[in-house]
Amino acid sequence: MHTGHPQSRWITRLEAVVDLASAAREVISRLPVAVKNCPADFDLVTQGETPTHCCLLLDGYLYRQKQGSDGRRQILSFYVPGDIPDLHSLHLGLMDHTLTSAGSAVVGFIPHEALQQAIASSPALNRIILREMLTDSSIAREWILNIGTRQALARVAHILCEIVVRLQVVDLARDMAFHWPVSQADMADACGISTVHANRVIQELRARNLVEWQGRKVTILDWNGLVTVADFAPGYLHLEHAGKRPRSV
Amino acid sequence: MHTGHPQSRWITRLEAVVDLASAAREVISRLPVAVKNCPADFDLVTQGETPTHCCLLLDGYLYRQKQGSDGRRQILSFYVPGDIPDLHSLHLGLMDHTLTSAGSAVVGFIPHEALQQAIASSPALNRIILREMLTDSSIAREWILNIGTRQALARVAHILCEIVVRLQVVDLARDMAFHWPVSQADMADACGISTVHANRVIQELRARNLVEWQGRKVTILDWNGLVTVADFAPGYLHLEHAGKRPRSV
DNA sequence: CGTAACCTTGACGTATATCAAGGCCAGTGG
DNA sequence: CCACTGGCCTTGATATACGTCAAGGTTACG
Repeated sequence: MHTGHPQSRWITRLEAVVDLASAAREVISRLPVAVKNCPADFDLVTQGETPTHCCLLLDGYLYRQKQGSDGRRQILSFYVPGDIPDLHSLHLGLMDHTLTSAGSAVVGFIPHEALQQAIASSPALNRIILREMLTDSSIAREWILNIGTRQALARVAHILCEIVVRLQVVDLARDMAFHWPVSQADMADACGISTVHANRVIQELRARNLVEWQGRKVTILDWNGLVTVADFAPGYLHLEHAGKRPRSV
Repeated sequence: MHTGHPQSRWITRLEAVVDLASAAREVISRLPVAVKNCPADFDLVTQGETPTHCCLLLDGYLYRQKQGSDGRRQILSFYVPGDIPDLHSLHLGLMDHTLTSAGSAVVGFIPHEALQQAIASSPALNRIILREMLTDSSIAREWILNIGTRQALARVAHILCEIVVRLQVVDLARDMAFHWPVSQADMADACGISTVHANRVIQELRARNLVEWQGRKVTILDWNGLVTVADFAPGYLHLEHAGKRPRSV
């Protein structure tokens, strides 16, 4: 699946978001990264733990989840290759949620210590990491808006829009098609709706010729239509630096 | 309303959350703070702006809000005295949401430049600020769980629990009573429910003798009962350092 | 070829939205 | 001091998006 230098995916992503000084690129590529293959539905970090490393996602998808005491699960965000979903563990000891793989994934583990040192030695890297953490929290805010104000159809559409744009940054959604090993039940938990309703909503998206969704492959058939249904505005992703935008179909 | 050194409120709060080195306390108390009174419903920072200062809330409440294109408003979080809701503006230029006062408030403006310098000169302050930003994003994640998985009654109860705990950190909720200038319509927009339903839910909380809510004053009558209804677990607030916990009634 | 995970469908129930009206209170102007 | 006003809360009637239950169908995989 993923070949070559493990941090190259992260660098690709960063170059789309920030002006990556070659010095910072140096520092990043010298980080020790232990690559590991994860099976599907594997918990990389669990709520209540105190991690000692960060996870750089190299291939596949991860998601954050959190459960209330009644057992209902909420998915809090998805991650695409190039993301480091648990940067916050550098500063907040206890994990307040669980990080899980959606489908099988390839993850690079970077020890906190090494990352801390790299950050201390490179103000540019420090700024980059801050931006990454803050963008993550901006995405969480949009997720609140999504669940709090939009109907189920728009919620599902919105998540699809977000994923496509984020995948395009790392060039994983050519022709608006992408691998998506996330079940309808997972989508339901991400949107705060029931599995049955998620299914009906997805069928509606298909019926409107907005998306094709077969097995684990999703294709956006009508980007503008989907954006309209989703009420999607990509500003919250803070990609302004790159100017990379999804291509219309 | 608020008297004395403007940053003393922040220091009070920080002492409840981190082990505040006296050096950091020094740095903080030397920050230039321009104090300003805000009327109710005043937008301190608006979506799309590029702020040049941060807002230290000294008295009253602020909240973040964001609107979809259909005009439906979502409140993303509330802030209590001692909070700095827009620390992220130090690193993300464009505001992706609006910051508004709930009731009249007293705010101290700190120029980005001064704050950046202080952070650069004090690694302790740097860690503190990071913790503050990351706690904010942990709160956002719990907000997602709240809206995504819980029924309206629990949603409202949960927000009340969170506010009480956060107020107690700065000693503003003695005897489980606090000033709460947030209308039922605002609560509705915070919970992702309609105003009418918010009203009915609040009446239900009253009927169960969990809270008293008259005008702009809220009193928790049965903390344990409210926590149960809300499915509230304060870990996500990351107050572990203080050991400050709400007193039961 | 069997089994389990996942998707799909229908019938029915309910939490919550919407609409519309009325009530209460605080502040304002005469 | 009283009528007036606007904001907020309250209430009832009705509508609907979505949940739940239960069963059957499909697909992937060993």
